[in-house]
Parts: sequence; structure tokens; C-alpha cells
Amino acid sequence: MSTVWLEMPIRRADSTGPKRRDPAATREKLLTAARREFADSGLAGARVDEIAARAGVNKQLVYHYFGDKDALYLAVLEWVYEEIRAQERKLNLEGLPPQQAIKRLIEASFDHLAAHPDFIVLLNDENRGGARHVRGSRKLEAMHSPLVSMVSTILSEGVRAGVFRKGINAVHLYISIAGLSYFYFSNTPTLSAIFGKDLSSPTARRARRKHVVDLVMQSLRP
Amino acid sequence: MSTVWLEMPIRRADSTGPKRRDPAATREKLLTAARREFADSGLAGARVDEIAARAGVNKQLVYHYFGDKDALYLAVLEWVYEEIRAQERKLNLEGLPPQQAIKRLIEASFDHLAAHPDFIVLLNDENRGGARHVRGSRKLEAMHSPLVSMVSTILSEGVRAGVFRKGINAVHLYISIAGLSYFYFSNTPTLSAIFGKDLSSPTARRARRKHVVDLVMQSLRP
Amino acid sequence: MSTVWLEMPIRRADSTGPKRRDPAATREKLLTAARREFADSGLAGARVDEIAARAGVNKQLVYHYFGDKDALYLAVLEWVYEEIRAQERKLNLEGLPPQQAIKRLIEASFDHLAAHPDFIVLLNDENRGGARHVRGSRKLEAMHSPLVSMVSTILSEGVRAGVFRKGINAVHLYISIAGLSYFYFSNTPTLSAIFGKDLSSPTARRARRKHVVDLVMQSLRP
Amino acid sequence: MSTVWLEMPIRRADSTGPKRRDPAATREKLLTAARREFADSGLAGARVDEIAARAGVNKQLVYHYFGDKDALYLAVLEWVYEEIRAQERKLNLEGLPPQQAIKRLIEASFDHLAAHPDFIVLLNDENRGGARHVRGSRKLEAMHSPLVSMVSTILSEGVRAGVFRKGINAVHLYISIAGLSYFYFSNTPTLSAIFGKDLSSPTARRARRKHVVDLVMQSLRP
DNA sequence: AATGAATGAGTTTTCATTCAT
DNA sequence: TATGAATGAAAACTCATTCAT
Repeated sequence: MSTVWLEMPIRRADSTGPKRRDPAATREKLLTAARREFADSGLAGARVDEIAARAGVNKQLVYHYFGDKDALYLAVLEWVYEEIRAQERKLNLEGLPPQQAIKRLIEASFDHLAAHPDFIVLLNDENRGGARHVRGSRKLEAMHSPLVSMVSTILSEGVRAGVFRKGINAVHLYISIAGLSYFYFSNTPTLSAIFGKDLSSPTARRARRKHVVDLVMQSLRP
Repeated sequence: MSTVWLEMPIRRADSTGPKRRDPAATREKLLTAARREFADSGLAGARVDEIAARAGVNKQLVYHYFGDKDALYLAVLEWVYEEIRAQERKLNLEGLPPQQAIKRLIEASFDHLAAHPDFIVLLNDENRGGARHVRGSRKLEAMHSPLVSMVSTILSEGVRAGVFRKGINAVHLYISIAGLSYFYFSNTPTLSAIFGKDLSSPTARRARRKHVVDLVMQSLRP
Repeated sequence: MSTVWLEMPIRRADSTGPKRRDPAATREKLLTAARREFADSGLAGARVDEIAARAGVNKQLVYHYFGDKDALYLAVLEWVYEEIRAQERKLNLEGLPPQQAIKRLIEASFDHLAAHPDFIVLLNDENRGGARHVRGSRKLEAMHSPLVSMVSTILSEGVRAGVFRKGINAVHLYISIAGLSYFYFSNTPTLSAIFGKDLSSPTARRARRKHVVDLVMQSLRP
Repeated sequence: MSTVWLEMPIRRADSTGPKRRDPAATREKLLTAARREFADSGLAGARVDEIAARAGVNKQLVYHYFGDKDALYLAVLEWVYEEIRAQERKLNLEGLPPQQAIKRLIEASFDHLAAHPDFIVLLNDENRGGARHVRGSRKLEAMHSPLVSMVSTILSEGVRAGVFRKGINAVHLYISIAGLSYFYFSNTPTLSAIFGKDLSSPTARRARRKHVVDLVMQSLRP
């Protein structure tokens, strides 16, 4: 009874009608549901109905909060990019010795994809469509990664310190680091089917992580 | 030459009528059109109507020749996989010195994706769907790549010859070689947008190719 | 009266706009239209487009309210069965002398089919399909007719009263009463064509009704 | 060996190519297949493809031999009507005492439907369509049943002999005899479902047959 | 803010029928 | 006679989006 007394007034406080109104929460539920649906089914395959159902809210609210399906997709893209940037900001590579810095970068890239496998699949449609949404987004425009210039600095330092060979392009190294993990995560199903061997097990994943770190680190030797 | 002389007049002779009957050609036109449409729009986004229109044939023939949209998609997958295998068969790595063999493999992987950029995008949906079609295909089951065991052999030889370091896993090296090119091609649009610089130009592509070869070759040094 | 005064003006006031919202009415319009279309064309021959057109509503609403064509067909079946049961409930055979009771039952059966000739034709497809829908319907499961047991009681009373002969099975008598009318209504077109004589005229129908009553009543004599 | 010698030349005689040509057989196979398909699925639900597949011949032959789907349906109708007439011709009721004659007629009606349950279901669509095909068929026009006049004669004789009551209409008695069996066979699935009891078992069928004979015979008593 | 009804354009698939050989 | 390819119209069902409350 006390629970009832404690909770009911709170609930009623911001809701006179039968349905609680919580715009921020509704928006977030929609965004989360959309992220899952887009990851599961792609942009074309995703269903607005399904997103609303997953969020447990009325379909019309998709249009109320986001405008249309495309804009919702963009909102999801912005969200996952922001996640990446947040993770990058937490890396604190500046003070580290070059080799440690690169190693940490590789591991962080791998771990981020491991933790957010939907990032890959969300980007696929965007790439097929020529990055239509990304290019049209002011938010994403302002979200340029600081990592490339950071990698550039680290490489220079490493060369100066005699631990890295010369002539490595920072942009391409960054792409390589991303690609070595990305491809593994994105293509595990077909690779597993073709090789007839499960590449998604924890053991296989640990082996892959080590392989990627080794490959890049060894390739940087002078 | 004689074949041409013998066949062409015959074909032309009665190709005055509006419609020629050529089941094999029709099937192939559909397959080609489907490959394009699936690459452009994905499995969910592809339109059977559009495929038929691109092929210039009646829509019903999709069902006549392939059964349904999914089966057509599988046929396209089988085609692109067969292309990859054909390319692999032509590599002739056996007689080469280990370093040359790996180099050729890397370059061929890159060049194949450059020549067939749709391969990537065709696989995206398949991977999102857990390789549903690939796993259900007997043709693909019988199409296991010989390359992994070949890479394994090359690595051993390289180690014995003192040109490669020890402890490199052949499966993961194969995945890495593929991934370093794959990710570049698949994510060029978003990467270009994010980096604010066109990565798809011929110059950029040549630079990427060189980078990938260098990265892998350097990483293999003892 | 006050209700009327209060509501009617309101409804009329804003019914100037093109579309009024009335889910229940929409559902019913669809059901009525479906009943006609299924009766006219059968389950396979009925067109969802036509049903929507007859109802004057959007086709999608068929799926919105009923799920699919089959479920709509089931809803129609449930409706006509409910009609039959309602009619049976109104018969009040309990207090009547046995002969009057049976006579009223026969006449009511005939008259119901005369008033609802579509019942027959709606059941045809269902019987061809092995009563697939009826067996899957909880509503119909709960709608068992009380008439068989009632006929059983009436027969016993009639035997006890010396007006009916012994040994008549209630289920089969019920089926016979139904069948004698059913077949006439269901096969009038072919019978008329074959006999070269219109069996559907009011005169012919009255004659048939009398014949059926006589046949059954005479057969029950001790 | 002798069998081969006897049969092969005959078969080869009229077929030089790889496919045996036997127009009459092909036509009959199509007709049989069509009868099954129309019985299973109705006129609207039947598929020309399925009919050809069941017959094991090319679909085009349906059009070659019958014109179109409707004409094929009519051919099936003519076939089943001819079967009924053939059975009626074999009855030989003329010489029998009135009661025996009627009894034999009832039993034969019941047994014919038991042996050819598809007759019912084939007629359903025809009746729904207002006997469109039957009325347009010259063959069926010429196939009027002799039974009605025969029943008329039998009834008169029975009245004269004092075994039948007066005032029974021959057409309606004929319809009743047919209907008492017809309805049982046509509606067994729904009746079984509604009554919650299998009416199609051999035992149930025997009981029904006896009931029908009794009902009619008792009703004829003076 | 939130709901569910309603819409119209599309999407895959089916089907009777015709064509070319 | 027989075959399989080809066609066009339509069928059931879907879906993003808007409307009315």
C-alpha cells in the first residue's frame, strides 16, 4: 500500500490523463528502437510500424519527433557517430609513447566494434547510398575525428624515436586499423559459412584481436 | 571466324520479327540486371519491377527462371562468388617465391574489388541476414576457397626460407588481406565525407593499393 | 430525446468535412460487403478490391480490421452462423405439442434459407476445404446448436404421445430437415436448367415448402 | 519379350519422335486432372498450371483441346452428368413393384454420390454462377433425365396399388431424394465440426443411408 | 503529446492465355 | 501434336505517411 501511495502521486504529478507524457523518454525509446530495427533490417528493410512497436509507442510519434523515416535514420547515424567520437575522446593518446598509443588505438577500435556491432551494419546502407545522409548533416560535419591528425603526430614521433618506419600515410593507417576489425565483424556470417568454421566465438574473437594488433604493430617496425 | 560467318546471318535472317527466343540470354539478362539492382539498392530495396525493366523482359520471367526474389538474389551471390573463385584459380601462386606469392595475392584481392565493387555491397545484406542464403546453397558449399590452405603453405615456406616471421595464422591473414581492401571500397563514401576528401579518385586508389601491399608485406618480416 | 438533440447537431455540424470517423461502421460495411462478394464469387473468386469498393472504403482497412482475406471470410461465416443460432433461439419449441414443434422447425429452416440464400453458397467453399475455418474458430466452437438435443426431446415426446414412430435418429432428422430445403435452394439453377422449368418462382417455392413439410411429417407417422 | 514385341511396334507406329503422341489419351488425362482440380479447388480456385501438371502434359494442350478454362470446366460438367445418366439408365426400374422401384432409386442416388463425391462440389460453382455453363451446353440440353417421368409413373402405380398416398409431386420427390443424400455428402465437414462428431465414417454413412431410405419410404405410406 | 483510423501508391507474386518453335 | 517461353492484367498484401480526435 505504501508503494502505491508513494508512486501514484508522482505519476500523476506530470500526467492528468491516463497516459503518461514524457516527450524526452518517448523520443529516446523511438531512437533506440529505430537503431535496432535499422541494424536488423537496413534502411529499406526497416519498418516504421515495427520501430513504433518496438518502442511501444504510437507510430505517428515517429513523424511527430523526427519528420520521416529518413530523418530518423539520420538521427540514428548521428547517434552512433557521436558514440565513436566520445570513445575517441576518452582515449588520451597524447602523453603515451608512440607504440603504446597505436596499440591502444587498435585495441580501442576493435573493442568498440565488438561492443557496438550494429555500427557496421548501420553504415552499410549509408555507404551504398553514397553517404547521402552523412553529407547532408550539419551535426556530422562538425564531428570530424581528431584522430587522423593525432595518428599523424604519433607516426612522426615514432619515426623520430626510431620505432616506426618512414613513409606511412596517417589516413590510410587509420583506415587500415578500422578495416582490419570492421571486415571481421561485418563479414563473420559469410566467412564462417564459407570457411565452415565459427569465427564469432569468444576464442576466435580474441585470436582476431591479437592478430590485428600484431599485424599493424609489426608492419610499423623500421 | 567461320563460326561468326555461319551464325550471324542465321540470327539476323529471322531476327526481323519482333521477338527472338533465347532462354539462356533472357536468363542472363535477368541475372545481370538483378546484380545491378541488388548492388544499387540491396536485397530489401531492390525492386523486381526494376530488375525486369533493366533486363528488358517481362517481370514474370523472374519467377519463371528463378522462383522468387530471394532465389534470384542467391543466384547473384553464387555468380559473384564463382567470379572470385575463378580469379583465385588463375592466380597460380604455387611456383612463386613466398614473398611474391603473397604480394600477388594482395594485389589480386585489391584489383578484384576494384573491378567488381558490387561484390561488397551484395554481401552486406547477406551478412546482415546471417548468411541465410549462402548457408542454404549447395553450390556455394562446394565452392570452398583453396586459398586459405595455399596461404598456409606459403607462410610455412616463407618461414623456412627466413623471409617471414613465425606465428601468423593463415585464416586471419587471409581475412586481413581481404579486409584491408574491402573496407576501403565499401566505406569510401562515408570516409570521404568524414575526412572531407575524395578517397575514390584514381590517385587515391593507387595510394591505397600501395599502402595495403606495404602494410602486409612489412608486417610479415621476421 | 435530449440525447438526440444534443448529438445530432454536433454530428451534422462537422460532418460537412469529407470523411467521418466511425470504426465500427467501417468494420460493418466491410463485413457486409464481404458477405455479398463471398456469396457471389466464393472464397477463391472473391476480390479484396471488390469488397473494399462495395464497402466504399480503402482496401487496406480489410487488413487493418481483419488481418487477411481468410480471416474476413471466417468473420462472415461466424456472422451467418450466429444468424442461424439467433433464429433458432427465437423458435420456442419447448412448450409446443411434438407435431407442431417439428412443423415449426421445418418451416423455420426453409424460411431462413429463403431469407438468407447466401448462407448456402458461403458454406460451399468451407465444405470443400474440409471446414478449415470453422474448425479453427473458437467462436463457432462455442456456438453449438441446441436444436439436436431439442429434436431428440421432441421425438421422444412424440413417440410417448403416440404421434411419431419409434427409431428415428435426431441428428439425421435434423440433417434431413436442413437438407430438404438446402438442396432446393442451392441447386435451383442447375435443376431448373435440367428440368427446363423455373423452380425459383414464388409459386414453385411455396410448393416446395409444402412438399418438405409434408414429406417429413408424413414420414414421422407411427 | 513377347510383350515388348507386341507393344512396342504399336506404340512406335504412331510416333516417330521422342514423345508419344496420343491425342485421345492426352485429352482424357487432361479431363481427369481437371475434374480433380475443379473438385478440389472450385472453378475460380482451380489452376490451369496445376491441371496440366496433374495430367503430366503441357499447359498449352489445355487450350489446344478445350479452348479455355471455362470450356474445360464445362467438359467436366458434361462428363459427370453423363455418368449420372448412365447410372440412371442402368437402374431398370420399369418392371419393379412401386415400393421396390423407389427404394432402389433412393439407394442408387445415395450410392452414386458416395462413389462420386466430387459431383456435388463440381456443381456448387455452377449453381452459384446461375448454371451459366449448363444452360449454354447443347450436350446437357439433350441429356434430360428420364427419371422424373419415371418417378411420376411409379407414384401413380403405387397410388393405384394402394401402397403410396396421393398428392405427391414427382419433381419434388426426385429433388428430395437427391437432396437428402446430397446435403449429407456436401456438408459433412461443417456438420461434423459443428456437431463435434465424425459423420463421414463408414458406420455413420451406413446409418445415413438407412435413415434416408426409411424417411422417404415412410413418408410415402398412404 | 498521443492514439488509431484512414489513405494511396506500391510490391511481390499469380494466373490465364498466347507465341515461337 | 507438343513444348516451354513469354505476356499483361490483376491479385493479395504492404508500407510510409496523413488525418481526426
